Amino acid sequence: MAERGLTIAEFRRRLSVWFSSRARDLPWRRGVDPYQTWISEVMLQQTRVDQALPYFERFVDAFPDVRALAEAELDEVLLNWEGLGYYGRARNLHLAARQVVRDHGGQIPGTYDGLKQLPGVGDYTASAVGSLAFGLPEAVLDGNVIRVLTRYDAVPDDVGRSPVRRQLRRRAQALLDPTNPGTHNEAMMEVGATVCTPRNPRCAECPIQSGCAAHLVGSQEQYPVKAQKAPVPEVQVAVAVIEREDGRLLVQRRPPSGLLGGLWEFPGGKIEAGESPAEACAREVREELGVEVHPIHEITVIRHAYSHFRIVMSAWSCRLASGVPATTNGEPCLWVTRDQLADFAFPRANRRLIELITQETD
DNA sequence: CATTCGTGGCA
DNA sequence: TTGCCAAGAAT
Repeated sequence: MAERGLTIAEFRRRLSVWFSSRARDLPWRRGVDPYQTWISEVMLQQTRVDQALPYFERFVDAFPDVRALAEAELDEVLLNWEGLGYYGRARNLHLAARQVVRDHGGQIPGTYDGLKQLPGVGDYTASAVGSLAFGLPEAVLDGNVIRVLTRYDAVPDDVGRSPVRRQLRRRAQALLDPTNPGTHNEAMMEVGATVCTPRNPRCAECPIQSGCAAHLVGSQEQYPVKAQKAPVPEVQVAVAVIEREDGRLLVQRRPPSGLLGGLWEFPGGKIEAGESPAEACAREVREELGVEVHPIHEITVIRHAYSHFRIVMSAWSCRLASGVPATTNGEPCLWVTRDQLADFAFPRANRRLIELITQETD
């Protein structure tokens, strides 16, 4: 492809000069620790820097190296991940850490293929960790780079399509500065995150503006082209806050995979058609724990959006009528004090409910 | 190739 | 209030 505006050498140079003065001071950039690079890249999957920042500090403090992470309990890892979302990332980090200790003597693999074999490490993360921590000449292709390149080349095709992704990856690889792949990759993502933003891009501050095909005709906000997503359905949910005579509350652990896998929660579930929230509450507790409860009063209603659906959660204060709760799915359930609720990883919607019931006298 | 998997910020 | 979307991976 013949280059417009900027030669590849000029592209690399302008990007490099810009990044040398505009790079944000981020904690995982202060040293070159493959472990920290790995943790940060996993945290940054589908997650903004501002949101990941406090989690990174806390996580590497709690688990300073691969061995510490490998020796930790999953519950402890999830507790440190609580609120960050996509909890499969935390489960995979934990699995991968044990794999690294068992199969690689505690050393993070320094090759693209070695990295990709770790659970939770895909094309992007293998390229990112490989280039940043080990200097491998692998171009990253994340949402930032896709946005920068589709604007730079005015790519009219749907970036969700595999052939388009492959072409973009080749383009990124051709532009990659082989003398400093890690810094080049970071610079590309930094441009996307701070200048070439989805809305209101700061083209006047862009180091590669003079080569940008979209900016030439003012169409930068039309890229990247994406197929529109289906609207998210809304689900009505009822949960039971069951309080025992001694004040302890009943919580259970979710199955180890799937939505919010491994997190703890108050029992409950979907409200079926024609069913009241209180009825659903009692039925779910009966099905999940084999006991009868009396819903006393509705504590609150919490609306919450997940990635592909949203819920309206009706929370009910309940009394145990009879029986000893035991889960029917083999996962543990526990009577815990209100203070102990801080020691278990809960989904966001549950945590908001906990904030309510622990600050009031109920 | 399409779907599943969180959360918070922003217009 | 709603929709969009952000340093993707697994299935």
